[in-house]
Amino acid sequence: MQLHKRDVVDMATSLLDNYGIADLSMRRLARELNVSPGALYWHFANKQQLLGAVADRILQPLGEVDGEWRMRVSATCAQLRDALLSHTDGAELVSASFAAGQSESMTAVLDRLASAAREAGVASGHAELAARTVIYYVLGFTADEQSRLQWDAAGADVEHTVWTEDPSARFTFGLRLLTDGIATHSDEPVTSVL
Amino acid sequence: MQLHKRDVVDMATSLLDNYGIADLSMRRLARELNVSPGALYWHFANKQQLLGAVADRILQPLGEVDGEWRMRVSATCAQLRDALLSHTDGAELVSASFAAGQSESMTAVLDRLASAAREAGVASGHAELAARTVIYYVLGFTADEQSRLQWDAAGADVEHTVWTEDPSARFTFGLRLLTDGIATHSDEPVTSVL
DNA sequence: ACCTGAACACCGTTCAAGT
DNA sequence: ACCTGAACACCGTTCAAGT
Repeated sequence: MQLHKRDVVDMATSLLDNYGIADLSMRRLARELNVSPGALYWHFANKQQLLGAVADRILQPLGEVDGEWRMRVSATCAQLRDALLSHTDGAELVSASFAAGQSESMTAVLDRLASAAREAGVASGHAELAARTVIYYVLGFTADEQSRLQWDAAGADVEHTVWTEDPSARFTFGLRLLTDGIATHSDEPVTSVL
Repeated sequence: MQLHKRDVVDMATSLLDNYGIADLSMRRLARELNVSPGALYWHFANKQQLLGAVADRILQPLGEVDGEWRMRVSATCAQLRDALLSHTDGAELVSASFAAGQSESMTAVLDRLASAAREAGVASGHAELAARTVIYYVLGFTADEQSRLQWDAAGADVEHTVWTEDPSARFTFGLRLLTDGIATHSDEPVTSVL
């Protein structure tokens, strides 16, 4: 039977979940699909592009949200973090794909956050930067959280400092730092910062 | 003559500057030093540790700064960005080493920023998170800036949108978002946000 | 103590040739 | 159109054996 892009991305995601990003190689993937390595290059130009497709698969659960801009930012970021934590090394993989500009879903997230920033009153020339700053935070925080989580699950007795307790609360706190900064930079007079 | 850690890090840095992180391999490094690949493993436990040493070399120009907390934050971040931009793929390499916890210099930067956050009035349980948020921003922004810069230098006519013009001003703007957020989260009453 | 040589177990990518 | 087979040019890491 023919090999379809879908099957490739499915298998890649399953390899990721079961063995992690280090074992997600083109050769291993081909072996698991019972095709030769070269076959993958008929469907994808290179590994980066394939990983971008996996990133978009991981981010499929994300959806539009509405409401006041602060709500939209925190809901979008919570969705993003949840999706990343649902797959082994999810944060690392999506970070790489975002940096390489290979994930359409991340572009969509960027647009949502930028529009929220504009609604908050940030000048449109600066709205994308504000959005990127939020994304850097979510990716950085979650990659960190996930590496500790996975180390822990792997049996290493990682130090349980203030860092490992209630990650969701810490995530929210860090995010508020950013949204408060955005509110302050509004061109409109600040109505209710606290 | 004997191989010293210093020589290895020197050569690794020169390979990085001349050919980029993709060509900085243990084997290539050994070849350039006229030793066998195995020799490197007498001096470094693995590649990650070696890259951590290169990261610390890149960050050597950073120094303590003093003054009001906002000043300390912006000076530290400016130093960091300058150091990263001084080496090919500097931001990518230092990001990876920071994530892997292999750079002592980044730990020092983290401490400096956390102490500034505490001085700003952030509760000490949250100061390190505030500091990490700032670092995620600097690393993310600079990695982005550098990849565009290097693409540009490589001859690709990258679109000159609002993104490529006056990166330093944009960097400062994003950083102010964060410092304003930190100021807002002070336990002390906000005295002068604007 | 420090290093070599050689091996082990892999990589990503290309491309003529097949069906 | 889609895939195989085989090659090209590499990787990181280990470790007995040498000096």
